[in-house]
Amino acid sequence: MAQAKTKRKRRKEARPAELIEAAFLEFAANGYDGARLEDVAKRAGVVKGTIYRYFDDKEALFLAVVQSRVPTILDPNDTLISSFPGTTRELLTHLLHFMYGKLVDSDIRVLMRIIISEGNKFPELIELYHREAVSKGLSLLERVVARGVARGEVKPHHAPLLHMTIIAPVMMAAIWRMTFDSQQRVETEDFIEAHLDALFNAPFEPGSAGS
Amino acid sequence: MAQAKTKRKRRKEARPAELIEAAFLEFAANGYDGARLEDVAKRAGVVKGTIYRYFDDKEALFLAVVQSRVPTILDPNDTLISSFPGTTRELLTHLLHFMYGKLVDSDIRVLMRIIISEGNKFPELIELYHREAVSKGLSLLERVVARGVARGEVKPHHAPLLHMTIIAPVMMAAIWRMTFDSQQRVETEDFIEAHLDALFNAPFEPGSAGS
DNA sequence: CAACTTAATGACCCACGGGTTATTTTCTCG
DNA sequence: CGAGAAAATAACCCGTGGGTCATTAAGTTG
Repeated sequence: MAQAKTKRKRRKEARPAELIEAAFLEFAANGYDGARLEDVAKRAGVVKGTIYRYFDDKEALFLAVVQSRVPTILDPNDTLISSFPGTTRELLTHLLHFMYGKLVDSDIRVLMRIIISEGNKFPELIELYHREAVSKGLSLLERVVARGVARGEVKPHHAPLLHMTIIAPVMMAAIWRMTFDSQQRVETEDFIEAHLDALFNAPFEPGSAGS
Repeated sequence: MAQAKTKRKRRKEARPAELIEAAFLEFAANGYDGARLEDVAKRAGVVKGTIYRYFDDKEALFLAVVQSRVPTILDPNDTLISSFPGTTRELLTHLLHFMYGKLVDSDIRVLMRIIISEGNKFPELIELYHREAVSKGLSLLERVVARGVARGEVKPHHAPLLHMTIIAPVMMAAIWRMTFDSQQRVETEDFIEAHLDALFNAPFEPGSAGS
């Protein structure tokens, strides 16, 4: 606390990224309305007014934050899948481990919370996230399923939305981690185990009646 | 628009419920921070100050709202399950249809959004919702699974969290409806179809490698 | 090194909404 | 039916935080 005030520095290049990083942490912790620009500035070692040199307003900063985080989610897998040698089970095990890591155990999961919380207010946010992340992720899973069918490892007459039921437990785990984990701790490993078990070990016998 | 101002009325009994209903709609539409007490009051045909005769502050009103909506989710099923005559497949089909109706197609789903959005700020909210809804729902599903094992319709060596993977697609459908449905419409019937298909038709062949 | 550009600052403005309070109006009950 | 209670109102207070702007100082350039 001895250091009274540091010299001001001009850093035109570095500021935006630093502000986005600081804003991400504030938005993640407090939501859109709850986040104060003054706190964002303080965290970035800067003063509130400086933000407005780089971003039009709070909303612009917010969108920049979301935009900056989206790509890391999917890109690494895109190359993997096209050349994967193993079975569908091996491929999905691989993919799911990666997705749990990204969406449940990293701070990317708060992006999901932000989209759910603030999507109402920012349609462009929904559009962006759907276009850049969701649709890509879904089509990736569709390719995995189609590949499985081709290899004779997935039944050809599955429901059209099968791929959606595949990621559902990942979403659930991410949301659980952000909500009820304090009441009832669930390890990611246990989520994954149950998930793979449900997919590949067919715990439910077909039974007699139709759907 | 001709009616200038209606007579004021004293309705000690009816007010709280009316305020809670109005507040639910405002919170659902705008989130906790976004909801204005003046709008809540207007919707309830009353003035802002009146709210404070019945609730200590905004937070108290908010908690009352959540509390009022929780019970309707599960109670109807509790009796059903203990005396259900059919197969596990029939029972789950029944239950899932009910849950999709409640959590996806009714306005109860916004409760989920509220918990996800505001849970950070209100730990008591998390505690309440977990105690009254989540833990009950999960144990209900656990009973269904145990019943299935007893009847020889569910494998006895399933993963401990199997019941969580069962509701995951319901959650996903609810969240989808509130977010990306505008970009990519998905009918509830299609969600249900895929869900039951994944559960009972074992679309993924066991394959060779372990998890 | 002096003139100039502009990043950065800090003090300021003000709309907004949660909460309060004095006053009015409705109801109740002796 | 009239006096006391309490429900409802309207006007007000004020902290908060997004956004602005004149001023300062760090770079830059000739």
